[in-house]
Amino acid sequence: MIDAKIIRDNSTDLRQALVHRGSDSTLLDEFLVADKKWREALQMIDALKMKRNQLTPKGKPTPDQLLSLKELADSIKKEQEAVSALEETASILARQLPNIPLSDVPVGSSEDDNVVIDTIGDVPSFSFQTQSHDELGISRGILNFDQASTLTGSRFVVGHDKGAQLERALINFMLDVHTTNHGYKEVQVPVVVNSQSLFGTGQLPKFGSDLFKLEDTDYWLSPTAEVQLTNLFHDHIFQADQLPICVTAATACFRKEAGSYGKDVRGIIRQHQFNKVELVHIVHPEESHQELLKLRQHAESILKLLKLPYRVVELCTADLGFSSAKTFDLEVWFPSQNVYREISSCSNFLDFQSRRSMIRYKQENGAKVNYVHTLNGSGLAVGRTLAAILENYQQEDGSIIVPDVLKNYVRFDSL
RNA sequence: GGAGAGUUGGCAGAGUGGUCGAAUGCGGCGGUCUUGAAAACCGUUGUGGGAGCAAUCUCACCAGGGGUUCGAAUCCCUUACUCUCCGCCA
Repeated sequence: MIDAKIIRDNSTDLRQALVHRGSDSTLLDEFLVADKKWREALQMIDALKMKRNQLTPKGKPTPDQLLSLKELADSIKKEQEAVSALEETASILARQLPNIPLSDVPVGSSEDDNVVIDTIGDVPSFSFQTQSHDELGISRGILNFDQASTLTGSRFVVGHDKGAQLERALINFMLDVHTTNHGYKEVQVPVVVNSQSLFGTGQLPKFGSDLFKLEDTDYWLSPTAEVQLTNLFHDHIFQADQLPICVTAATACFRKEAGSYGKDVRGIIRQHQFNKVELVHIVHPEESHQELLKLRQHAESILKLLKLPYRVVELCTADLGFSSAKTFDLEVWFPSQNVYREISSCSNFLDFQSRRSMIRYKQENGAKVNYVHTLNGSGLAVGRTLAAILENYQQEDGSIIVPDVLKNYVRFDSL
């Protein structure tokens, strides 16, 4: 959520930002009108309330006073309805405005305008015909899509034997690296969250159709632990010296993937349920630019340790997520498709989420309270990591070598 | 699932429908004292919205939402959460 004052004072810049994002700027214009009306009505009703407060006696009012107070109460009641309606209108509009991209974010009109920042690791060359991860997974007996579709439906998978163990090993490995090398605090969180939490990180109100909702409740299956880890601090005021906070969690994530029919139907790249290790930073506003680079390095280190070739892409304005002001995607190499595919997304949200979720800090000297900045990134998407390992470490005989760093975690060298 | 009790500021904890944004304690901040610190003492200390260049003025907020009333932290309804007892259960 953008501060209403900032919207009012910087409407020109904002309109430009919306254009760069490819979003509709009529939303902004509607907000400005509604906001103006609301403030005018607010001043009127505040004056009425002041009058009432002044007229209200300390004890029992006289019949005369009672009469004028009753009149006043009537007009306040009537006016209040109008004010509340206007406020609601303005705030519905404000909540739908996306974050403003930072000024150094490349301007673009589609994902084709994203900028490759860095390419790391050598793409493996194979002397044989490579298989896709799902072909490998099925032939090795470690991925079973038929069972999953019987159990549940499409876009689910059952992992078996060494595949299941490797997935578990990956989770442990990632969490160990982040807690031991990068100083994260590990937390166990529910995968079911309420509407307020989803609003806090920006999934609601606009993107409810991408989420699974539990019937007859206000509960949803969380699409990413970003929601849980950030809203852990909902309505909290930190002391400045408690920042930064770095937390991580491995959770199952759930997404409807509505509108992606026909996309990535094979394999485990796009599932309704997948495991992900998430990283969240809660930081002082002045630190967030630095922190984004740190966060990205933390995510990158997993790919480096696994010796998977990848590249870093900075998203252009058009491809930026709703809540984000700046995002780096990490894309891992998939030999069978001959492309890099997203495996992590690291974003700086500035105070966009902290305003929605009321996460603040108390400044050092003064008693001033201010919004923190929040950042998050995948460190990494576990299913996609498993898929990337299958493809990049495949051998001519269809077996797969276990990456060195995982050998301490599993009791086998190949699968 | 059934019965009951709660939810008040950073925390703990008072609060007969009007003078309550709210006692008191702790914590925080400033000061006195001290070579320095501790202790003691004195003072100060919530958040959000709106108007204004500003000083400042003003409105709202006692879990969320609704209601009664001229007036609600206080009464009523409702939702969420917490606790106790019973039942069930990994």
